[in-house]
Amino acid sequence: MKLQLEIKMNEALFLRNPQSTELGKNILKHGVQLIYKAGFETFTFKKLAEDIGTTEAGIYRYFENKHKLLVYLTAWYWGWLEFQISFQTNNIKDPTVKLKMIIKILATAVEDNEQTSYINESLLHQIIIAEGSKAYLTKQVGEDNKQQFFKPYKDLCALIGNFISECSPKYKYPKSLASTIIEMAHFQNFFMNNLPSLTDFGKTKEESEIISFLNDLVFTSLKKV
Amino acid sequence: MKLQLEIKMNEALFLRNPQSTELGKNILKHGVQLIYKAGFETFTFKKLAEDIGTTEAGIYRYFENKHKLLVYLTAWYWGWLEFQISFQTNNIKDPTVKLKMIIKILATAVEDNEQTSYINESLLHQIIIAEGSKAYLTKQVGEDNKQQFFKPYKDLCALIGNFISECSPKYKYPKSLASTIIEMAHFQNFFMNNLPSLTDFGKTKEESEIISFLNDLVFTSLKKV
DNA sequence: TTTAAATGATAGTAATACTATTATAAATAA
DNA sequence: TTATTTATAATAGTATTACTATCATTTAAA
Repeated sequence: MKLQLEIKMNEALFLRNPQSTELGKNILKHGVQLIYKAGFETFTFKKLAEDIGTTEAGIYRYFENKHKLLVYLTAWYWGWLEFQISFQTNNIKDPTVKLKMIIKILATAVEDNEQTSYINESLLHQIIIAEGSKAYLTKQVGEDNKQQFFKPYKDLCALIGNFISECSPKYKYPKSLASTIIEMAHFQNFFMNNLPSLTDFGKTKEESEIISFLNDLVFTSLKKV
Repeated sequence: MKLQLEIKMNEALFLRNPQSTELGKNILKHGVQLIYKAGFETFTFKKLAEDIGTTEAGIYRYFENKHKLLVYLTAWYWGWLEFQISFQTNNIKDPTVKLKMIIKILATAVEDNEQTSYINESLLHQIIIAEGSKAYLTKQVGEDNKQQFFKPYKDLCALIGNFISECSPKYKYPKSLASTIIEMAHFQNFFMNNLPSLTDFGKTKEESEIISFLNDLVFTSLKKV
């Protein structure tokens, strides 16, 4: 069985639904590849068009500009990740075990799953690490937030916050701790690979160490309450 | 006494030392104001030139491009912050008290100090919160790092990491915890003001709560060891 | 089979991100 | 003091980016 996972996206993120046509899917697919390869700053719709074998104007029919495409991809990623989490932690009852599992999922490079979709989740994961915060670190963050562009991210954060509260009902900062572990799962990874002296994992470059660090951070915070 | 604090900057960050001339100082001063106001993405050297009353070419004599200017400003900020920290924690012996003080300095909006320099530290602090990570979240991070552009950041991180180790010699992740509190001092502030549901401080929007959160995070992590 | 929807091809514009040149003013050294 | 370096101003010009518009053609749905 080949199940095509289609994540329902906020309609204000695109002009024409890229998941509904061939060209649209190509924009997502090659968009991920090119942003990964070139970096978001040097990525342009012109280059993407050349990659796909279409024209610049063709891309503009789907996305207003490259910022919207980035926001789209990040929203897709967080939606996909929440699905992964709910799927993989489905039968786990103990909130502590659940939280540990979530930390592991957050900090682990995903293996791509060619069947699942036209989006290479493994590359997208790398994009989120390196470019993800640029989706909200802008002057338009307020506007974008009003339009609910960051809902998937906020939903995931709320979900994790709830598990934290389940583990430790008296802990005072569940949401901030949730956003901290999400961000740090990515930042520590980026630092480990690019500015290793900012971490304690510079030599081994092992994801498992990031997981240990985050587990320590979270569970000492929760145990003492 | 009006002491002019001149932070020694990495020479590869500029073409001509902006601290050495009037125009240079104006570039820094108005640069901070304009990046703060317009955001880094919409900031251009042309607009900056208009603001100052000089020409675009004039700015290019000092900085190769706007990315270098951003990296310059972030480096300046971290250098300045390390000075602030060493100054303000000078006579404190107890590493726990020292660490608490550092967290407070990291998370507190600075009051501008008109005398100290042509750079408005208060605005710069806001810029670092909203744009700071863009200095290293690029494809050139490896190159830039080789040229030591991030040394002030890494030095500060090492300093804080050392205090962490002093507090708790057996704690396993001093550097990662240091980079975590530095980043979170800023990100939680950004979230609090722009995506409040990602934090527990959305209602009050009080810096003091971020400080409490970070203190809790750090000192529960350290105490149990 | 008609009609609509999606794409391709082409053109064009304003702004961005630079580089180059030449003139002039201000500071400094001989 | 003049000579000379150094900094700045004024102007021009280019390649690329970030779009918008138009019209013909192919593909798919009614």
